[in-house]
Amino acid sequence: MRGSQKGFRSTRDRITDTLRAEILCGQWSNDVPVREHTLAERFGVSRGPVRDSLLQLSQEGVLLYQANKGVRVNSPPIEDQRQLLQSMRRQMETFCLQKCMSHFTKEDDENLLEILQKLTRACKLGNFCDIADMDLALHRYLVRRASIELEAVWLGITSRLLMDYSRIDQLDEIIREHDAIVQAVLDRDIDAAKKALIDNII
Amino acid sequence: MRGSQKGFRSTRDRITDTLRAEILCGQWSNDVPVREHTLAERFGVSRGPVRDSLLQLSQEGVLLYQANKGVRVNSPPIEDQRQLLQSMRRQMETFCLQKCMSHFTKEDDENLLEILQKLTRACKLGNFCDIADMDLALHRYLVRRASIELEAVWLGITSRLLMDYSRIDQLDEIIREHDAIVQAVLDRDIDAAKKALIDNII
DNA sequence: GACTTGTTAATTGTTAACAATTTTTGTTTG
DNA sequence: CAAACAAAAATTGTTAACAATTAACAAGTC
Repeated sequence: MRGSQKGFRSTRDRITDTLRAEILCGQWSNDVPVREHTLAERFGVSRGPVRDSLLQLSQEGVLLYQANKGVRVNSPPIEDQRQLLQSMRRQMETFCLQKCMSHFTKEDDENLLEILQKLTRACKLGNFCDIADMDLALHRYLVRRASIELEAVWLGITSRLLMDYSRIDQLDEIIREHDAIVQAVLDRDIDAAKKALIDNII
Repeated sequence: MRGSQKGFRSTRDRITDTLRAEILCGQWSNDVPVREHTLAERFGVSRGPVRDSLLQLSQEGVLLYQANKGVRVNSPPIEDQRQLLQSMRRQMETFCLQKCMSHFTKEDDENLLEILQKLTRACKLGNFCDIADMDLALHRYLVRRASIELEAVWLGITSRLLMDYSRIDQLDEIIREHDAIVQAVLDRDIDAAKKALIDNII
């Protein structure tokens, strides 16, 4: 019923994406434990699908799972590991950019522009949750378009990195950088797109 | 009951590790679908924990999940993506090697030697499943010892790469290469260890 | 005979109840 | 009063039944 509509994600994915967005924008405290029952009530489902989501987010690095004790919000990676993950993220995204831009269609351009608009709007409104969500969505679109195989790997790396989204105060910079990325993609200028991407992932 | 003994992994992790080892050594066909009920019977549990394992292995890239259709054994990554993943794996393992070798203890040396011995024995017996399993276990030990945070990311990358374990016929080479790694680690010779590691990840 | 349609079986998705574990609370004791 | 122990509550882990979906098959239609 719920997931039968064309194009709709499964219950699990819906819950997972919602929770990830909320956690990455710092809406959840590290100290408050996450309760399965509470979330099940909130999403109007039983504990089963919620459990699936929590396990998935644990594997992704957003939550930290402890046997028989449930999950809590994970901490951001420490400096040296952050640098490693950052380097890997750059490697993946430049690879995906090169790969997807060759078969990018008009529809892709429109989708990308729509995400950029939402991101810009969120920045101007100071809506941190939407900013984090749309930032992730924009990069994710490029990765997914290049290879759904790599998406899970990329998401695990990037989610961990975004656990401290420290640049969330420099809103105009976020707009400018993502604008440069999208503009270069629309122009099919690979070199410029790569440069803009790397400048964004610092 | 089952998971209460000290040091024992949870039901889910036990099933996950068993299935991963079997799949990576090519014991499962790509065409035969994986049925939850069958596995539940085999492991003597209900479908719940089995489902958890299958979802986890899907996120890891070993299985391929399709909504309402179950999971199948995934295909190895195609060439360009394989190269990217390979590069990332090298990056991670050299990082972890550097990080863990500084605080490596005598016990670590012994554990590593034990894994190497099992690997060598498996090679001499031509036991492909144990070879793949111990190969993974050796590298995993180094990663885990450096950072349990990074373990999940590394496992997702490496499992995907090992989906085609094509070198499984060059048994003496496997022994030699891993012997070189362990020897260098025991000597605390970081440069030699890094070199041996990179030579092994081709 | 090829194609569609309806029916049945098999499989996954979800739920609620139960079991095991952990945390909290209350009580006793030194 | 603090520490230790015991009981209770809350929480996670597991199971089995049920619902929804998909696949397989047979019958009917052109």
